[in-house]
Amino acid sequence: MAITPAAGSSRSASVKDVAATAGVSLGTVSNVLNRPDRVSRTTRERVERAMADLGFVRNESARSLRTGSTHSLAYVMLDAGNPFFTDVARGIELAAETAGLSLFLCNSDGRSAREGAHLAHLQQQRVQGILITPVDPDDPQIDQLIERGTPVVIVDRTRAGSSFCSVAVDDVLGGRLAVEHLIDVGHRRVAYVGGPASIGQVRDRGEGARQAWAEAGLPPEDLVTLSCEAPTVASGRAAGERLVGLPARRRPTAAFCANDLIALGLLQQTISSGRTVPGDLAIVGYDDIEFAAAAAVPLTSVRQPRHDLGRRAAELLLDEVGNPAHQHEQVLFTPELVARSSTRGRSS
Amino acid sequence: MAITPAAGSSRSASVKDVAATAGVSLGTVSNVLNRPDRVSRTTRERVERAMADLGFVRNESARSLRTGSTHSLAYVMLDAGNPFFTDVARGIELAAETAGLSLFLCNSDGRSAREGAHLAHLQQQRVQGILITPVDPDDPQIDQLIERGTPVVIVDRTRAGSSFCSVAVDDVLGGRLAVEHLIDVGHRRVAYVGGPASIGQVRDRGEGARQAWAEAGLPPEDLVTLSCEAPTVASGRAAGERLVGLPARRRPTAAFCANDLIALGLLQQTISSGRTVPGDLAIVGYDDIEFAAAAAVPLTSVRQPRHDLGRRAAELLLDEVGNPAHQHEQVLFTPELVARSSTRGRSS
DNA sequence: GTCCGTTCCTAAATCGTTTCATCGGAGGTC
DNA sequence: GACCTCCGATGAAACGATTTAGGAACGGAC
Repeated sequence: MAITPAAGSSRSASVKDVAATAGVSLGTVSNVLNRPDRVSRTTRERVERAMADLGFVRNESARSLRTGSTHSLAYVMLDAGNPFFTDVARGIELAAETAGLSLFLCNSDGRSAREGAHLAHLQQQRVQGILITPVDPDDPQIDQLIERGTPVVIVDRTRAGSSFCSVAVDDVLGGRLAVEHLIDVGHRRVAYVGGPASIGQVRDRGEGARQAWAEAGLPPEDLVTLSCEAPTVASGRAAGERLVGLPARRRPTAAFCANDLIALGLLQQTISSGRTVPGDLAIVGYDDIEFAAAAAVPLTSVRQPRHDLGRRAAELLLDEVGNPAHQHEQVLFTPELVARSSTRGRSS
Repeated sequence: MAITPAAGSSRSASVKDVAATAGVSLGTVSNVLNRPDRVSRTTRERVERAMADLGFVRNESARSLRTGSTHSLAYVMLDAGNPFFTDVARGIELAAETAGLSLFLCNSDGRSAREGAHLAHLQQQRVQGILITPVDPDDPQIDQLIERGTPVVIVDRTRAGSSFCSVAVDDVLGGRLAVEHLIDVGHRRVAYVGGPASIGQVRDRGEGARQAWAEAGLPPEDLVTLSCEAPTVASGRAAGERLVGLPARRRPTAAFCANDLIALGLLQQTISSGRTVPGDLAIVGYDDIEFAAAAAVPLTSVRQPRHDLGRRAAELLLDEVGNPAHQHEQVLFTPELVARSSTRGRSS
């Protein structure tokens, strides 16, 4: 039996300790760990016994220092509080799990500084690759990561230069779908409630909205843009208050929101101030998160294939990590409008 | 200037390369990194210049191998798709950021196997400490972590033995509050819609419900328990269908759901099947996530201080990591009922 | 009895960083 | 001018795993 105490010792057991306990050399222990077929059954069992007795846990730092490769990926999320991104993350997780890598989730919370800190740390950790929904896809730190050898895949954004892969959904088209739908059901004065213009998705969806508006031959001044501080439920409520403040003549009869969180906030404020949806205000959201269908008035929304978005992104990253002949690819998914009561009528 | 190419070289620059480029010794580079005040200004600048030119990135594996300590914590979440846990995570993040540690989020998704894999990997990574909302707090793997020297704090659960810290909310009390409220507003036949009984929170909330019911002197058979496969929106919808299937005489007039996701699903199914809330069915949720207030009918819910829960848990972990005189502590927060339209009447 | 081929194991070098004992030189003191 | 002190910089020795070249033991064939 083992001589060393089984657990609770001040320093955790190393291969050396295991070797000593099992009465074999270091290399043999390593072989048991990495190439068990090269070790005879009796020796292997003796070593495994020693590992169990000592509570041996491989030191990943040493391992990856020597082999030069960690076994992990990371996804830097723009907003972990937004179900859209957790769904994307789930798709990524699935692919990572299948490939036997572990995935670390980091949350930048929309703040460049946090994002930068995460990226720096991940780079120091030498993760195999990074998936990121960036605050700003043009951030030079992203290029720097790639130059220094960490593969990066941009999720839910694209960029002109193609020094990396990206997976996104056509946000301009999504914006068009939303506004075309509102025009279809008869609205002629519409608000686009976006988050801060610093967010690319917000700009693109707004651009799509403008295109649809212009193509319908409607006067530009009747598509008003309200921008929020952040794409959150609270901002949506605040936007609702601003909307009410407008003189009735100029008040929009419908709102297209840059995401479902804003839309839910706007919906909540509208209803609690005694107005009706879609009677007084029709609302279209974006993302079609699970809660959109469960809202006070089920929300019309632009659906993105969020799970596939994540899965595809992870697959591209894994290819880039493992396949020397990897070609960068810019995948663009197509969004889809899901019409519900918030734009259609009273029935759910 | 630097002789070595600035970037894109096959192998990233090490301290040795920096030392050679700057014309100093290894130790000096390390001093610049770790104790800059011990290095003269001119030398320091020369070294910093070399680091910039070479695109030097510290290798965290080597660093933590040598120092024996990483600079990271991890939170293993039960369900990243549930806003309750992402809010808890946000509280943890805040505390970790303040302490200058980085936080890895892992998602067990309610599956023991995934949780185990994450824990094993984190242990190999030698993270400083682990916060976890476990699938099962009695899992021996958790004790094993502690025995082998990784501090663990249990979040949103407690356990009798106190070989670790925990931060939780009094779920039995929460269950009582919910059911007392339903009794108060006149309900005499109530359903408890729980997730799978394997989840401790589900059991405790049910226990509280039973206690309140018994204390009110109501017959036990009028508090029916419906258990779902998983605490999700989809399960809530399914539970709604089962509820409708009951004969009118035995059908509950109110439902207390083990969390808000179930409640939202139930609410959605109830309304879309043409019944009203709270007229045909009053609903109480649990967690008071942001979406509860924005639901079809604003949801009465039992609020947990989720942000504080996370923050406090992280503080306890940080104390355990840094303070040799650390005492394990079992923190219990008190939940609070937030009454809204789903149990009260028509006005919001 | 020698030679050869397996099979199984050993010993030593290595990854990149930190740390610690040491050392050279500049400047001050007697 | 000898001696001491400090400051700043040095170089070797770790940390714990993997890898590779090589060696001992053993059996079988000639």
